[in-house]
Amino acid sequence: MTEKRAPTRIQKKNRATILEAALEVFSQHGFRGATVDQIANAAGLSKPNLLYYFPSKDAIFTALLSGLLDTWLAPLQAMDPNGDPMEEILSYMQRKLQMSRDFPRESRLFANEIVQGAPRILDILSTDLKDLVDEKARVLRQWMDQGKIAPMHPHHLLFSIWSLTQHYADFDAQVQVLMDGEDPYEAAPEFLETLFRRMLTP
Amino acid sequence: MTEKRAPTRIQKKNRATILEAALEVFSQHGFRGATVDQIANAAGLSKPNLLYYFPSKDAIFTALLSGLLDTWLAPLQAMDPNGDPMEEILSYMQRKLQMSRDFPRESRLFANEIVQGAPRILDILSTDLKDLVDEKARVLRQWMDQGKIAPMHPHHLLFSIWSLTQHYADFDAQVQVLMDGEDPYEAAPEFLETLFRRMLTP
DNA sequence: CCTGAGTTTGACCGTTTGGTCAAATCAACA
DNA sequence: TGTTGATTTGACCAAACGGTCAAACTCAGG
Repeated sequence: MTEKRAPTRIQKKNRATILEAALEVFSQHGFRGATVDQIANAAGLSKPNLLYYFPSKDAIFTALLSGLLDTWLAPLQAMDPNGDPMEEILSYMQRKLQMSRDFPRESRLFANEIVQGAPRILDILSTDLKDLVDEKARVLRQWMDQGKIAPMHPHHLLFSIWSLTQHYADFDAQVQVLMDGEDPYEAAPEFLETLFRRMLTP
Repeated sequence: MTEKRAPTRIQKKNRATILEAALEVFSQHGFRGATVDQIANAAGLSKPNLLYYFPSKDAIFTALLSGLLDTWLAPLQAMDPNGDPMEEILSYMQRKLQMSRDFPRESRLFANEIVQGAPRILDILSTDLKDLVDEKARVLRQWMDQGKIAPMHPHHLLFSIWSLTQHYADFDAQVQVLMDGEDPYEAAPEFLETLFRRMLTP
C-alpha cells in the first residue's frame, strides 16, 4: 500500500503557485525553451524548493497539462446534440473565442506543443481528444443530413472553428503589431458570428 | 572598406545545406529548442565546421528568416488591386493553402516564433509585414466600398485567411491524429473555397 | 517549551550547450 | 609540383542546465 498523506495548507498553496508560474513560463517559451529556474523565479521559490513539490521539469509539465485538459475540452463537450444546430455551433465558437481572450496562455501552451509535433501530448490527442472529436463529428454529420446546416466535412468545420478563434491568442504578438494595438476582440465576435452564420446556412 | 570575397563553390553549397538543415531543425523545435549540434548533424557537418560558415546560432536563424521572408510574403504581394476582387482573394487563399502543403516547415518556423511572442522577428513584422498588410487592407476596403465583396473588417479577413490555411501546416500533428491519416488537403481546397465564397459574397 | 514532521536552502554534480582555437587537411592555380 | 588560401576537425572552455543532498529552518500539536 502506497501511503498518501493529505496535502498540507502550504503544499496546496505552493503547488498552485508553481503550476501558475509554470503556465506562464511554458506557454511563453515552450517545454524545451523553459527552464526550471525561470519557473522557480516566477513562483518566488528556490529551485530545490520547487523540486521538493514536483520531482522534475517533466512532472510539472504533465501535471499542468492534465489539470488543464478538462477545462480545455469543456466547450466542445458542452455542444448539445439535442440543441438547435446553428445556435449550438455558434455558441461553441463564441465560447472558444472567449477562451482565447480569457486564457491565452493555455491556448499558447497547447499551440507550442502541437506546432513542435506534440511529442509529449500525442497520446492525449489520439485518445481523449480523438474520441470527443469523433463523437461530435457524428453529431455534426447528423445535423447536415437533417438539412439543419450546410453539408461539409465535419472535421474541417471543427478545424475552422479552432483555427479562427485560437489565432487571436496564439498569434497575439502578430495581431497586436498589425492592428496598432487596437483590441481585436472588439470586432472578432461579430466578424466570426457573421462568417459562421453564412458558412453554415443550408 | 570592408573586403567582400566572392563565395566559393564549396561556400555556396555548404551555406545552402546548412540553411536547409536549420529550417528542418528550427521549424521542429523552435529557436531555443534547437541545438547547433542538431543542425550540424542534419547538415552532415561538424559543429566547428558549421560555425565556420555562420558565426553563431543567432546568425543562422537570422539568415534563414531573411532568406525566407520574400517567398513567404509573395502570395499577399501578388494580390492585384486591379483584378477581380472575389477571384483575387480566393486565389490568394488557395496560394496560401498550397504553401501550407508544400512548405509546412516554413509555416511552422514562423508559427513557433510568433507563438513565443516573436522576440526575434518583431521588427520585421512591424515594418515589412505591417506596411504590406496596411497596403492590402486599403485595397480590400476599396473593394468593399465598391460593393464587390461583403463589408467586413479587412484585418480580420486577412487573419481568417492566414489562420484557416496555416492551420493545416502548423497543427499538422493534431490534424493527422484526428483524421486517421486521411490527407486533409484532399477536402481542404473545396472546403475553404466554399467558405470564403459564402463569406465574401455581398 | 519540546518534538517531529514538514519545509527551505546553499553547495554541489554530471551533462549539455554555444562557441573558440590551433593544428591538420584540402583544393586550386601558377 | 609547390604554395597559398580555403576548409575541416579534435580538443577544449565557460556558462547554463536539470537535478541531488545534507543541513538548517519552520511550524503545528502535545
